[in-house]
Amino acid sequence: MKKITINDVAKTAGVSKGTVSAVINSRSTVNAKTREHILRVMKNLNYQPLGQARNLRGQRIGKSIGLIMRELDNPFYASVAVEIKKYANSRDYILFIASSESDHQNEENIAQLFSANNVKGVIIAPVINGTIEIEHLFHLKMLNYPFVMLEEVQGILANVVSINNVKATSDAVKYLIEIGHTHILHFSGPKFASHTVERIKGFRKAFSESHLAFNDSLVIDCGSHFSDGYEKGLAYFKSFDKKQFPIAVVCYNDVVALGLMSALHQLNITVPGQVSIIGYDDIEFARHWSPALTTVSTPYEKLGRKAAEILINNIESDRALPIENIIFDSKIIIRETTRKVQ
Amino acid sequence: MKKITINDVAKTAGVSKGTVSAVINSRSTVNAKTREHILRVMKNLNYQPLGQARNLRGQRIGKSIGLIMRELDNPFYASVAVEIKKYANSRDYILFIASSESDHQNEENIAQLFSANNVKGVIIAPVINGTIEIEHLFHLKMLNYPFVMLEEVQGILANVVSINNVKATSDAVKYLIEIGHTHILHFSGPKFASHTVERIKGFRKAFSESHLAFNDSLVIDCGSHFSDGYEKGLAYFKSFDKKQFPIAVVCYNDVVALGLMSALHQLNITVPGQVSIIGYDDIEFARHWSPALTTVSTPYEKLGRKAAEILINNIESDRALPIENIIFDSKIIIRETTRKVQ
DNA sequence: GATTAAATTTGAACCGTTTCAATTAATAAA
DNA sequence: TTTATTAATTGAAACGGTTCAAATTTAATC
Repeated sequence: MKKITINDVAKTAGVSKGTVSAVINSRSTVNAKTREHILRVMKNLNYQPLGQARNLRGQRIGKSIGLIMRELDNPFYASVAVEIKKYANSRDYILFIASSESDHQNEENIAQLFSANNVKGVIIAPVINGTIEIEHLFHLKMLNYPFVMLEEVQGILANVVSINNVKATSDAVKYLIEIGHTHILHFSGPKFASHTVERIKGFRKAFSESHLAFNDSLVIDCGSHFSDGYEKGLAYFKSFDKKQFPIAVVCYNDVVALGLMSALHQLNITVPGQVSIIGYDDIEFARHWSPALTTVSTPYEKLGRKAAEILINNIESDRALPIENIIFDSKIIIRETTRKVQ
Repeated sequence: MKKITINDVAKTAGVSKGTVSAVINSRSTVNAKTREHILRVMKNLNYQPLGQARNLRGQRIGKSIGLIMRELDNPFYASVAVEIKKYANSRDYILFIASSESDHQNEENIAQLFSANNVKGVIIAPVINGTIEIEHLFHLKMLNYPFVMLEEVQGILANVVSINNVKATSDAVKYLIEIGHTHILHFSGPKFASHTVERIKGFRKAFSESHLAFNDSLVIDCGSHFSDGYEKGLAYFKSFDKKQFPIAVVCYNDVVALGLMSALHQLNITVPGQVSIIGYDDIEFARHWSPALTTVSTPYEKLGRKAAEILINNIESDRALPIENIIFDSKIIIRETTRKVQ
């Protein structure tokens, strides 16, 4: 079925397309009777004006930027998204959000769709799996399409605004060592995210810089959701030898930590009595949970703001701006889920 | 500064625009040396191909739909969004999400931006304030632009997929009455949302259908965030006469309920000992909180799925489909924050 | 060097609208 | 009835790309 165009409407209605266009744009110069007639024809033909063509000539439509998240329900990036939106709005841009579902092909399709549809630039939380695919990023570069990444990607020089996962995780572990812990685990995040990789790296780093011996079994594959923390926690501690307490767990993020706590509660294991826990993100619930969660606070406001700022500056600049690579530090917020040992 | 077009690039590079186009589209027919040269010129001129124009001719680019939320951090709509996305993806559509910030003008701008930028249709959580503005919705109708609303709007006949807030809230109150409560409050939601209005209506309805007398002071303006529940809860119960317990509170949503519980905890008021609490949404945290929250479970999966289904069916239909108005029922999940009185 | 095949490049037509000067129709004034 | 105004409508020229048959170059073969 061929697409109905303004020409079909004009022909059917027996008028010129200029007049149809005037109706579409609610211009007052068209006679009431003519307008009604054309409107009726439009309805009958189920005519849908093609937005792209409408814009082509008179380009005075609002500005927008895009954000590609890996998943919609990641609390950290949700907070970042809110900040990006705020800043974008303050500069008169609308933010469109899409999710790649941690899939490379999706990320590419979305980026293309954005660039092909008048979205002026894009902020990407890149999917990173074994086979790093960055062709589409090179393609964006070729098109001089402005973009900023929220995590570094090996092999491409582009704007990056990120957080120092390695240092923060390492600091968390060192803090646990300081207060006397010797048995420390890491419940790690979803594969395909550099945050996961970097936090594991930071975890190991702390060991290598202290007297503790690292061991692969100290890193438990977990995920990023409450249910991940809950289930992996249940599985891990169900038949755990209580003699091994106290133990400490550095979690990938806060919801995992809360899920883990929920599992421990069910197993009658006390926090921080037997298990100390540290989260990551400092989500709102972290401080209200009981016991209140010790966690790593990430500067998501700064992160989102800066990413949006760099992007929009690039969009509005006539010439190419120098590439930026900005890393924000996080800091530990000590609350009630960690305690001094011995 | 005039926008650089493909013509400028072609002229500067001394080739035809067909060749430049071939480079932009990574076609292999162009000689390596020529490609390099054109690429260099593109970079120098900071040329950005205009997506809209690219699509106009060869329209084989992916399909997308839009979602306009009122706020990015509303947990209920966030869940709905995830479902919409899932369904959309299953039919090969990408979902773009934007937030109106409960502002009419934004809602209008975003809808326009979507329709003008090749997004095939839109799902709207409409902003509803005193001066209902629906001109832009009529405009969408005139353009035969497919859209579905997640809440009913007075004055316009359009596809609606929603939940039965009135009945659910009324049921919640009746349940409280059944288990012996006589002093029941409502912490109500953000203005400008029909959910708020409808839940208040349902709250009143339960009174009028029972022996209890309604009183305006039973409805406390609250909001939709944890901090709203916390602050309003603190303010309300700080100097509350303990003789008036037991009391029950029907909250606008779960996070408000959790915020309220947090405040009560701080005031040493017990739940459900002195105060019974009912939330709305059944977010993941509701069942894991302690005590676990009694709440109204909303069928957000069905809601999101159905809205997306209707939208995409409309998009892919040659003719106009009949307008649908679907209301899903919610049901109460009884957990630990409500108790029998006397 | 001539011929043929393969690789590149060109340029005009086209995509579906908007725009706006020019034309035509309708109405008012003389 | 003419003429001057005003209201409506027309239609051709953009808009910034893509397409693809035809023309031109380059390379390969004899």
